Amino acid sequence: MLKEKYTQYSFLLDRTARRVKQYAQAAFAQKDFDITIDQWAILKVLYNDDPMTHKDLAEKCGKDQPTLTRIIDLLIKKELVQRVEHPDDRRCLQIMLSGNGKQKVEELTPAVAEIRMKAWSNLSEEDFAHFTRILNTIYNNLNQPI
Amino acid sequence: MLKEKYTQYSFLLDRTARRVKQYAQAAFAQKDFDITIDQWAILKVLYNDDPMTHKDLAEKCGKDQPTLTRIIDLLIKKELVQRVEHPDDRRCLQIMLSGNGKQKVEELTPAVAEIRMKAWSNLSEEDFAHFTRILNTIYNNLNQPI
DNA sequence: TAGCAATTATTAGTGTGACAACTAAAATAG
DNA sequence: CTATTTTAGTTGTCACACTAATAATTGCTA
Repeated sequence: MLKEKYTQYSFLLDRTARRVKQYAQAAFAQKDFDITIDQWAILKVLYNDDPMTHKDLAEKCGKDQPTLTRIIDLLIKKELVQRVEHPDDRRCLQIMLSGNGKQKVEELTPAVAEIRMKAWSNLSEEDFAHFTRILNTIYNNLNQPI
Repeated sequence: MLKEKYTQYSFLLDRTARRVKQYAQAAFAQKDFDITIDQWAILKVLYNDDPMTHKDLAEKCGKDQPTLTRIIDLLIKKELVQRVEHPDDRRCLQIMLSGNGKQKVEELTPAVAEIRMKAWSNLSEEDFAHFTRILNTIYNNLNQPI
């Protein structure tokens, strides 16, 4: 491979990831969802698998633990989730959706899907398959110590 | 297209972009480059096209202006770039590399290329072409007001 | 030419990301 | 059963992203 050519991907990747996030965030703001993209991602995971410990939730969401702690703090302020003690291990805290939280996920899910789909105009099923495969390969290539 | 399936890409995209950045940052730290990935990106652009105004530099780097202002502040502290006044427009400030900055770019370029290549193990030239095309398509799809 | 609009850069505020250091509790070794 | 190590979570610090608001300057227009 010619090196120079291949060092540009990181710019495109970063730029596109930010654009996707920013587009969705702007749509959330316009529709008064009163929640950020990252907060949404966490609610969505909890909706499917609830309760979960901080550690498991962080792993599932692909965030580190300090970041997760802070996002959960914000979600608690908004009364969308609760922290409850783990029955067997007093180090652990489990997170679960509140009634409000469940309702929020159910209300917003269709609109979020609509927003997310916008990215895939002019692209095919095959493109989607390529894209996810390549992203996962890159992730795994770098998912080791230097 | 089936919507549910296609709403997952944003998670993978975000996760991979963060991993790429974090991998490169860890490599920078290990080699004592004393600079962040985003700071590097700006130095690299300036090396090819120097001087540039804040506005043009922000656009070229895909960053917004407040972010750029702060990164430039940090680069000035490290004495890698300088701000100079625009000859014709006193609103504008132009940024140019210092001697140190130029030297830094020349020293680090090969090592950075090496680090960036790691992501492409197990992938082909064709994958690269797909990947950049799809990223650009997504970017353009979302590069309009909601 | 005086007044208003557009442009360039900065500052403030909030949210997120990475890393290091810390506390508390549990697991394990001796 | 005590002492050490490991694990779960939090806090602190710095860097970056996005929005809104602001200051300074320029350009336009009446």
